[in-house]
Amino acid sequence: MNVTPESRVKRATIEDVAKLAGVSRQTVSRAVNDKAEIDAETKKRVLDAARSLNYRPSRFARGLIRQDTTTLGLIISDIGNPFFPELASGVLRAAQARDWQVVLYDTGEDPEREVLALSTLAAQADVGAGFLTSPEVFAHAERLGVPFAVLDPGWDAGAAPGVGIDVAGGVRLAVRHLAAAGHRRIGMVDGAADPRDKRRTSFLAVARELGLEVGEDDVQSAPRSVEGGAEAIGVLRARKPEITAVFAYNDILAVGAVRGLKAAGVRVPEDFAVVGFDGLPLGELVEPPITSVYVDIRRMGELAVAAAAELLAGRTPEPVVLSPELRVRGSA
Amino acid sequence: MNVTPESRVKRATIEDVAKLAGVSRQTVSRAVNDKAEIDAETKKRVLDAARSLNYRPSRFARGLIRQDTTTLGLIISDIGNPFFPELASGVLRAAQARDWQVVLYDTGEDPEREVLALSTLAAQADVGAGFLTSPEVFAHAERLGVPFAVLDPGWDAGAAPGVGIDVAGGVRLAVRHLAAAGHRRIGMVDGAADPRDKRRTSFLAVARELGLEVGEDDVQSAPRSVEGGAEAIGVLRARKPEITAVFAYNDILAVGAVRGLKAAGVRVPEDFAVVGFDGLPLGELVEPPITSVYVDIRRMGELAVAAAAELLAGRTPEPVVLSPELRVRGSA
DNA sequence: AGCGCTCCCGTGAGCGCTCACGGGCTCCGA
DNA sequence: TCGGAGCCCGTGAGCGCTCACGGGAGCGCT
Repeated sequence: MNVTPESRVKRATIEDVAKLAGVSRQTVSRAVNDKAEIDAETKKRVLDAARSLNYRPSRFARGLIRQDTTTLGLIISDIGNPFFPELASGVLRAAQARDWQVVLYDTGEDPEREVLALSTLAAQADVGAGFLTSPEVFAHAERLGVPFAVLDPGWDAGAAPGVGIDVAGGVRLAVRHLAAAGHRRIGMVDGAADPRDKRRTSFLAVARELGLEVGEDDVQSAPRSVEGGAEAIGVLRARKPEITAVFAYNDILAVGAVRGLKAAGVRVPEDFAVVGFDGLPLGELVEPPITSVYVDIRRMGELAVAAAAELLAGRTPEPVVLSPELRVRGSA
Repeated sequence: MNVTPESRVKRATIEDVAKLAGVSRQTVSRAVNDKAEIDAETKKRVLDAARSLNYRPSRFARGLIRQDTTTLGLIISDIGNPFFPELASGVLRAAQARDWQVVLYDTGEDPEREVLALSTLAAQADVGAGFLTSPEVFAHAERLGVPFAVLDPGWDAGAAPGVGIDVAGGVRLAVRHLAAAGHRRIGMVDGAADPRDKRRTSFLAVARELGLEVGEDDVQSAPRSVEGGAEAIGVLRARKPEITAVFAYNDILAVGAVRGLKAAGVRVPEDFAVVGFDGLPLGELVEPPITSVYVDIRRMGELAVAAAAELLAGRTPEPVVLSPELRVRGSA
């Protein structure tokens, strides 16, 4: 599997240490795990032998016996997007509290890499959690037999365990806010790969529900980056000059949109309003600060670990859906 | 160790599957790892049995035999600081290329938690890399016998393997830039816990080298957060009104300093200049964009993995020191 | 018929460690 | 003198899996 098969110095075993110290395996074990029933002097001799051989007990052999260490595999889309460190922060905290290990997989939103990550995760971790682009990928997790807690699926998770976000509710807050400010033509800067994505479909549904005129061409897709957002807002305004506000898929795109607008000489929020999604701390640092649909992402991470723990215990975790709230800052 | 001892459903073994399918262990193994020498029908029957028992091979038993999977333990200080996701990004990429696993430890700059992380890392990973606050903590790693690549130690790493940053060179770029712009009284917003920290000591040394008047009270310590930076700049200016520019320990603090200045009605860079360190993408998004000492952090992550690979092979990695460059943006 | 081949499948051993034992030694009190 | 209690240490077994074998069944060939 290793692309570059590298030499790997073979490690000393407990037997090697025992031989060098002139004792039995068991005595070495006693010394290393400092248990009782060992003479202080013997212990010292064993420890010295261990050091000189650079001995470290094999985690595999040890794990085989005491099945205590738990490893959680966390799948994220892009660690470059501040959303995910925020999430990881919550996961890490909860994992540490339970004395769990966390192994990280970054898939770059690529379904193939998601499947790959899922496969190695299934082999290396006890349980998984994270973001999967489509129900098909999740099905693969089930096929592998790994317990997996799905996070904020843009798609309809159905009975899949995990923690969700009330996306429709959040989008409603955003669009209502824009409509209340008098905007009648509202567009969207979309960042989803899958057209079935909830943020997109919710936006369309909510806008129509509010009696706004909106169609597919009021939505402009973009890569989830600041540059993507800036470019998308340009394209969208060129196509639909009547638009006076946008709802962005996330805060990164919102920041990009604001930048694009400012660069084009458009004043925000006076001439054009922007609302983001996620409520990242980053949004407060830019000028103007981004009005956004806030979600407690850290808590989402903690809840993910809790759900994973339930799965591990063979239980079905209670479905959790986080309710977003609108944080009105400066951009709308 | 587990704070909350939770029930954990015990997993089916290869024996269970063999019994249910009416075959031997070996045949199950052949089916699961899809190897040759097995009848298609038998394979299907075994796989069905495996599925019905929810069988997944134990990574411990498997790892005991084929010693191929490598796990890297990555120790970072605070995933909430954008610097670390940036680094993790590089590590993850390099690790993925080698088919390594990455387990993540966040220590919050707490020496005790660093030692703790080091201990579990020693037990759970093959090799480590990351940030350690002091040489004393690194000594603990050596005592444990874990190969460890130290990243950008603020302290003098001496012969410790890893990848460093030419901090003094970077600081020189920053202070020279400020001095060239006419600033004669330059302060520092420090974020280091340890007073021996290189960024701090280099600042003092470089400033004096350039003939600037500078003392300990021109340095204001602060927690490494935006708020910390904002507060520190206030304290510093109250104490030393003659200061017209600051060098910040990192970009987060620089952003905070700029915010603090703007809130106080001070114009940046017209009335007061700020230079950061790290050159994070975040710095470009704020107003004005942060002039900063840029370091290729992603590359640092990749080099860390390379160093770890060398250590794993029993070799001594060549010392690497990254050379920063000044990125002049708007704040100075 | 007998040989050799292919196709399947099973058996022992062992990876490195810990757990449950068992056993020798010294010392002390009856 | 001897039993019983520590104290220290070693010996088998086994965790769950894979690797190197070995072997039976079925086939075609001479």
